[in-house]
Amino acid sequence: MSLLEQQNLAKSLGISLTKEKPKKEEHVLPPLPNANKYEKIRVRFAPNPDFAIHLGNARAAILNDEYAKIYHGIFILRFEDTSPSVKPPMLEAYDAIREDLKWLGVNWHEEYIQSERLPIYYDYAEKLLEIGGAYICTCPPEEFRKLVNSSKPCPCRDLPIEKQLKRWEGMMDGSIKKGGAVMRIKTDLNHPNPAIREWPAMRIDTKPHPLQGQKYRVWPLYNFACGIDDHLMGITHILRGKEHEVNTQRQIYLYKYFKWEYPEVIHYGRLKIEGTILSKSKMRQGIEMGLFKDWEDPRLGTIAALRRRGFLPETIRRLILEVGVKPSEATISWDNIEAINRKLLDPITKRFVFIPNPIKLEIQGLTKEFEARIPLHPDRPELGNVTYKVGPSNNTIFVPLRDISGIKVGTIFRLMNLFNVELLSPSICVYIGESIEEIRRINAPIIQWLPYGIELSIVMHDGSTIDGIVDRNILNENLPNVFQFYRFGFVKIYKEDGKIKGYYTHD
RNA sequence: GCUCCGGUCGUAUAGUCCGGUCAAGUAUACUGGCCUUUCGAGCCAGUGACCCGGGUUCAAAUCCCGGCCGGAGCACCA
Repeated sequence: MSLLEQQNLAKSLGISLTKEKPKKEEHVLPPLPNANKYEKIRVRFAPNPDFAIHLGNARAAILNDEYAKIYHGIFILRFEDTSPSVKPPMLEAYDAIREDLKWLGVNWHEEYIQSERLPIYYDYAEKLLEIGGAYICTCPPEEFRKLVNSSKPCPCRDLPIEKQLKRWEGMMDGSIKKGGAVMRIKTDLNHPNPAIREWPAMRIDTKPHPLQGQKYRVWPLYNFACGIDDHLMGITHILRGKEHEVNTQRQIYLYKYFKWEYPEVIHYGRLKIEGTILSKSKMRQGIEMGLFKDWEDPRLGTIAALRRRGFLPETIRRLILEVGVKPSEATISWDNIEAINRKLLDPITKRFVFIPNPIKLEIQGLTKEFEARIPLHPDRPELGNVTYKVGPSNNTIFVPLRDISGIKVGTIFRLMNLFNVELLSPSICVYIGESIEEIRRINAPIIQWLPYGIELSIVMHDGSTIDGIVDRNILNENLPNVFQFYRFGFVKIYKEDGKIKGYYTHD
């Protein structure tokens, strides 16, 4: 049925086709709890600069950014780099993260680096020791665990405050060696969850820090630094992954001692992408083992890799908003990400012809010159065309090996935007006419071709490459940029050392 | 093992708090058709889900209980 026929049928049935369709679901975030309780909403994104951020991290950044924008609040970027030896920060990661955030359209109003704030944590640690909210524990970890698992206090817990402060001094001045002592927060020894009992807040770490060198030997642990900072920075709402649920409970003890009010917390479930690694440590490991080139490797789920492959920041934001803040786990499929990106890319990308694995094809039977006009965008004629001439004296073109090898000798096919030919041998065809209707009627293939072009190597998702030739007019475009290659897919093109290089986006 | 948290089409999500308008909406994927000198986009149609079992109720995706399944945490990591 033609469109007109469909419309007529619809009319006769009393159905209106032009009636506005249900509006596309704009994914809107649920309101923040008790938002009106606070004068100014303050949220934070607190990455560990031990690697580039990936989609899972970006989720936290975008969610917080969205809320900051909705409520005209303040977004704080806080680098949590207080573990010199277990999660050693990478110097390049600080700027890489800033760059990724900017690219994602995340604006931050304040920025802090925890490793620059150690005196603050020391100050609160001492206060806590003075009011008896914490103690310095010198028990071997094994023994301590045994005690705490059976809800018993360790011998250090009830030592007098003077003794605690003395030990603290020992941690600070070096008379207690690494591993010799740790500051613990006094909690409820009978708390049903042993993981919450008597959690550690400060430990000795002597490994040089990329920003601080060996200036400090006592470092706060996550819950202490994070808990103190969230209060000091006036955070009103914390959005964090489910893996932090017990940390939230742990930190509440801290807030009770200092008589602070704990921020509102929203825990969301983990984010996975089918078939893609989203773990910083695994990605790091893979790079060390030589499996991946760097953190921009197309096989990884880092923001840098997605950017290099041609995903748009808007795609990532839409995806994150679609997934929302549910506490259940979500496994995102590439289909969905690509569909969002394709929809955004389609109207704005120019089309070019690319011939993967080009093979020469001679055209016989030409008596005049033909000019092919290939539009830069089929739906936007105002963008113009590129033109190629084919005639008796220039009758050799390149076609994709894959397409031509699928065509049997003696069958008819069409050279896109040019004319129809019949294959005489794997490398020779003959002109037989111009009718596109004829091709449609017999459902013959239409393949792209090029009389000449420039070499281009495209890196695919699995790290492999496809070589071919591309329309040289692409050199007149601003690079890097994403294009759609006819019958091939979207590709992001870069200029590297005078040559162009491509990264496959998706089909 | 212990402590938490979850389970709606293949995937993601709406609905769950405040039971009825949900014989469950949307996107994507898939199938068919239309359009089109791209195997892209667009348009039309179709297939497809409330984990299971009890209970409460006139009425349950929504409330209660049990089971099953899944996830997270149980670091001197973040």
